[in-house]
Amino acid sequence: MSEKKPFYITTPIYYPSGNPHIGHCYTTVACDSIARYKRMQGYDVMFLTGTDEHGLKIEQKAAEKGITPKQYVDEIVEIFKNLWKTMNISYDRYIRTTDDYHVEAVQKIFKALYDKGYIYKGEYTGKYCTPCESFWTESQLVDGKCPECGRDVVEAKEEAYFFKMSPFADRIEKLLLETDYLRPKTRAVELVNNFIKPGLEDLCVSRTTFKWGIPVSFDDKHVVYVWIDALSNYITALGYENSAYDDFGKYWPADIHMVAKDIMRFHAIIWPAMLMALELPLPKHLAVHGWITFNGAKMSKSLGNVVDPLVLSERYGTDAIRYHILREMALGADSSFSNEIMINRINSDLANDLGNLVSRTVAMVIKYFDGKLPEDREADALDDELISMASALAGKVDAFMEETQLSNALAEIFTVISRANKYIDETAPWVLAKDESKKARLATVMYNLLEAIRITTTLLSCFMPTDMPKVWAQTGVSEDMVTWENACKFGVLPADTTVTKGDIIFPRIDVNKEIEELNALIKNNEQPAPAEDKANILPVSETIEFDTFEKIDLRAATVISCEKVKKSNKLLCLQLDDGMGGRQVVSGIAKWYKPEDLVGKKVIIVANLKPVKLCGVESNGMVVAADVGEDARVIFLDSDIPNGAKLR
RNA sequence: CGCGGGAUGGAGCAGCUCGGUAGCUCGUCGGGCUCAUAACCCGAAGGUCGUUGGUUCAAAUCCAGCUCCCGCAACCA
Repeated sequence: MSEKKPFYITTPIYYPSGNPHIGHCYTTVACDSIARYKRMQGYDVMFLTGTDEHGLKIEQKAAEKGITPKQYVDEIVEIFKNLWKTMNISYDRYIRTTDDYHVEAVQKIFKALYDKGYIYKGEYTGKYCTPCESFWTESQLVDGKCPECGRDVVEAKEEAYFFKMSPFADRIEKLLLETDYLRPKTRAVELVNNFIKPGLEDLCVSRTTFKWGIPVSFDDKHVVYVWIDALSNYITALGYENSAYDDFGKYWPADIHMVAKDIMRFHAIIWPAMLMALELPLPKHLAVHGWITFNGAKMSKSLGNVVDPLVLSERYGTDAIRYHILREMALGADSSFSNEIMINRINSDLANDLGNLVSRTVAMVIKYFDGKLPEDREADALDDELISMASALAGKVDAFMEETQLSNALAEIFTVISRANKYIDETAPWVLAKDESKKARLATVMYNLLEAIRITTTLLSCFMPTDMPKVWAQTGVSEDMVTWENACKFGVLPADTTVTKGDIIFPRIDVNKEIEELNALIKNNEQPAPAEDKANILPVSETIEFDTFEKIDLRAATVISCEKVKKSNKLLCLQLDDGMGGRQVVSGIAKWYKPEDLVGKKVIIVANLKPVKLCGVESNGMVVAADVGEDARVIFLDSDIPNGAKLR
């Protein structure tokens, strides 16, 4: 039995700078379903998930709360693990990048790459803000100054380690364009055009500007930066370069890395490059899925539309949520989440079709046969289609699962469930029941229904592991019947099988009532937001002399006209009457303001800023705005202030 | 002219590779059934398949231009 074929699937390791949301939930549930499916097929599955716990952001978040980074991540990791427990996630291993064995292995990997000559010590040149101890690229600077604190930056060189990517460019291009590594493949061209064709730049893989990370073993000024630390989790968790586990030979290369599209690039380019440098086999597939959007908009805390999977699961049941997100999200595409879509989906598929099918079948077996089928049978041509569809189902599902198309696999299963409901209508058991001589025929119909339910729920149990056993308890399916082999064939239940009345498995949801309640919940969630902002108020910058302030020339100006800067989705180009002949200013506020919102308004401008070109458009000064969380709000002046008036 | 994807009945999608009665889910309307969770089954309405032109006996499908969306890259002075 030790001949079982290995199957290795991973989620990304999540960054615990905040609580998990439904996006994390989707990736993990999708991997869990595949893992369960492969286990059912007899594979020896390793399903890995975890958390990526280092980095500046964690260090800062912890400092804000006045605790150590480790304490901070410990808390959030508990929340992640709790969610996975609620969602019934069957991960085999959970890696934390703060685990000793991972730290040790990353140091060895870094050293190995260094020894091979793929990592070299170089200089990172950029603008440096001394008080913030941060490097910024030219483009990150605001007004030529530090974007964090607004103070002057200096041209600085910082020693750093770099990873040579260019030797692998050709092989990566081939991997993306000529193999089925990337799923869906539609994004391959985009990656190649944007990153490989312009020339792969060497990657900065160490930092000296923060401490919360894995020290470079041979140069302890440096901390390993995210790439090597995080990506290598997929191999260190198997025991690569460490003694905590001994599974590398067995499970590597991975069968599937599943990621959301925002981190596709790292897994499509950097990770293969690292593996090539280490001379390790490449993973077989990178499955990229889209984002779950809320009523069409990207989820964000500031929009107050973050959907808490725990709340949903509590209200509707873990499996209903799992089903909804898996069914709704097609590989690669974004999927729009709304309470209404979710509730309708649950009602129509789970309550009306599946739940009701189980319920009516069980009720009839009890009503007509006291719960136990007699063994006599009488087949009819009416049975053929249902039986052939149910028998062929596993094969069809398998084809989709092989392509990581979970939503199609689910759709396929539900065509059989739907066919079974139709079968009841065609055979009209309630008519058969009135005729004593039709008992054998009636028993056959019931048996066929129970078999169709057994096959569909066996396959569904990979996606809905919590509720399917409840169906089996009612329909006389014992746990040992729930195997892949049995899912492939019709006629597994004993002829005299017994059913048991049970609770309704997927109750119908009252759409209007629930939507009202959910909307109320979301409103409540918006309340704490301002309080949170208070905690995020930036510290007051360094004290300056009055004459330093005097150097900043603030003026009032009226917006004459305004248009979007072409080829940019963040920039607006404003024509201003500044009382001095007018000027053009470009401002990065297109996300929050439409051009027509601004025309005629009086704003504050920084009048003596050095002109620059943004996206090829000249900007003479800047519009003063306030940061509100992630958003920006322009400061408007009363209209009686003349244009050109100097402010102080 | 940075790169890529898309536009199909009220909504969300499939079909396009290899041209030939436009299909699915939800919703709406009508009917049927009564075993069941106001559920299930059948039927109907509703689309000149973004726009213009081309190739063809024939175009949602192939080609070109245009418009609008979305993503990636760039961009928040």
